[in-house]
Amino acid sequence: MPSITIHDVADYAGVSRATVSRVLNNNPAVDQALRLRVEDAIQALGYQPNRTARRLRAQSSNVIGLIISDIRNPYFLSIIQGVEDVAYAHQMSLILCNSDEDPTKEQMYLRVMEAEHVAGLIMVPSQSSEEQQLSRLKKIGIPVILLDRVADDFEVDAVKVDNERGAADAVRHLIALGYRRIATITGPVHLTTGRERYTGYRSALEANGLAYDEALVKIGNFKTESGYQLTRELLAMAEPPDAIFVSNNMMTLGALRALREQEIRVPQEMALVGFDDMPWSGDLYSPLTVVSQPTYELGQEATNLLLRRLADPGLPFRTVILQTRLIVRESCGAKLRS
Amino acid sequence: MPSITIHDVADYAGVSRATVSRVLNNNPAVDQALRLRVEDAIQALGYQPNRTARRLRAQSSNVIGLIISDIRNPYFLSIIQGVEDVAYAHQMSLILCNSDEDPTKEQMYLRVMEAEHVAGLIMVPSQSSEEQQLSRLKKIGIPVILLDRVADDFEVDAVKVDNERGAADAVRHLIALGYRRIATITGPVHLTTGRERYTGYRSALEANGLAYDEALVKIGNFKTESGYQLTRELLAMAEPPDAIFVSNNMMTLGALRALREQEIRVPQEMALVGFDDMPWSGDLYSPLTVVSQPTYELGQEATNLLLRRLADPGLPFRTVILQTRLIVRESCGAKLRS
DNA sequence: ATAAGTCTGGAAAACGATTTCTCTGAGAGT
DNA sequence: ACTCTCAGAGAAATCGTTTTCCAGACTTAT
Repeated sequence: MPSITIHDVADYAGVSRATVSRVLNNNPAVDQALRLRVEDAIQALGYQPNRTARRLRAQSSNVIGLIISDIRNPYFLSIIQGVEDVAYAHQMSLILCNSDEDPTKEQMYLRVMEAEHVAGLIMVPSQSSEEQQLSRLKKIGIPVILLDRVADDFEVDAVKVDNERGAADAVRHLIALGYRRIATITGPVHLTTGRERYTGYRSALEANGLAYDEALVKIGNFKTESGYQLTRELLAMAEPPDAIFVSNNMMTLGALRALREQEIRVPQEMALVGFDDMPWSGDLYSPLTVVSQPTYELGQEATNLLLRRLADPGLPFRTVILQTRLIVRESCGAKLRS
Repeated sequence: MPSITIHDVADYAGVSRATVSRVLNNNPAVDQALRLRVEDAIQALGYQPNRTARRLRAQSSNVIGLIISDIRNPYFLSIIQGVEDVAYAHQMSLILCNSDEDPTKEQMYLRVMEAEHVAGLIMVPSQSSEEQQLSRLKKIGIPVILLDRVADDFEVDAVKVDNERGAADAVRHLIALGYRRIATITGPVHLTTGRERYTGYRSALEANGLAYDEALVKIGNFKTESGYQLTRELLAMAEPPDAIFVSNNMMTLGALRALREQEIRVPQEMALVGFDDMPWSGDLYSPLTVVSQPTYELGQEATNLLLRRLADPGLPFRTVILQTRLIVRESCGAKLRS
């Protein structure tokens, strides 16, 4: 119960606490014989330095904060794992928070991170207008890395994916397959992900001489239910689309569900391309053609960026943009038409 | 950069640090006027008590450690959310670790938790023989709650699901539908989940007068690949089964993939019942009939158990057993046969 | 042989909060 | 009016480390 402190080790080895500390921190100015004696004592007592005390003294911790916007979304799983793996390799722990897309909760967690004196923070912001909070954190000296949803011009480190190009790839693919009436279900415009994927959709249409039709654009909230509803709306149109590009994984599931419910064959009667791959995307009712994000790498990259900044706070800010990859399965109809 | 301390607040309000501390902790022995002055100062400076210092002084923290065995498995998502929600409601933070089913990593994280002086620990053990580590943690006075994989007799608090009954429900359902040659793909015997689901399978067979056939039992490792391989083995048998009960979600995905690959129609040519529901289980190639675990509640319950123990360390140990629910979709063939 | 310089390791001051102890002053009781 | 009591607030110790400063001891050069 009363855990062993540096004091106990010092007593056991018959030296001062300072010496034990020096041994722990590999300070060369300690005699070999003493060092061994101290190390024996540490072994014998099973001593483990108290991280809290260390942190207090050092005014810095080896804890990374990670704020996710929706932990129920499997998209974040490999991201978390990417972060965790890199953090683990650098002996850092992870505090995980789930803002649940709720700005209040997010704000509260930001304060927790501050009080917790985490070394740095990786976050998927729930809303774009959090700049004041971020600048507040920056003022305290906690480095922040933004993930996934990132305005390019804001002066922080950030990691994201080339959303516009990814979306354009998907839509271009549909066009190449011969679809002409391509709808999109996209995300909220106040999130860069929603905006950029929409832009990609639109630019691909225009680059290929297809008319842009406002009626074919539905704005969802990245949740399954919204994908389901909006797909039904599209199906109810007088002149429904022949293909849908859905800009995230959960809404794609919703779309698929709506289509199946109405017994619309995918891709024969409606082609579908989604955003975000999942390990089971190929096992779905209709194996999904998707724009795949390198999620694990996103997590890794974010953590690397953070470690880099911790090592050298003076570096210029950087936004790392990773590329997506179009994975062609069956929901787009490529196999049918080729 | 130099964050505001209790000292600054004291200076600003013209009182001693002790008084500020008293205000913070709602100590009644402080004059109303002074209290207001201090609160103003706190507001004005935007002061936030340093949790590290608090933790050091109080020798206890408001951090809960959560060690998961495989973060890539969506099964843990709602568990994490359940834990997070309850923790959040009690102003506690979460340190998340992923042991990756690796005992070495797990051991290392246990040490981190110890050094981190977390208030308590919720863990999904990667192996059953960790008793020495657990008792070590218990010796230090960190309460541990075991989750999911739990030996009933071990004297810790634990939360699990009634695996045997869940498995038996599934198999009984298959039997009722008329299947007679029912195989199972189960988990490692050294995990209670694997063992108990196997027992449930076997007892359901025997209770219904069906012969138990060793050849129809395959032992996997709870990963997709293993479900895939073992299903292929079952299919390659001279006399293949007519139904398979797979004892976790990932292996069920593997099974489904193997079946689809060989163009075996589910459930017409092979019925399938899995363990663990996922939000998209109904959207798969064949909508899965599954034994659903109340994952969110598991997380909640584990956290409640932990909070309960933190509040009163003297309580007797308790194992909470939640019930599963059979969700009937199409992969078992119920709709065809009814 | 002595002075200067190098090592070693101990004592003590931080880090920021809490808590016990102590002291001051005001109010009450005689 | 004097003492006793008690409330309220400050001083100081404490939590477990790290780190600076300093004092001895030993080495080396003159």
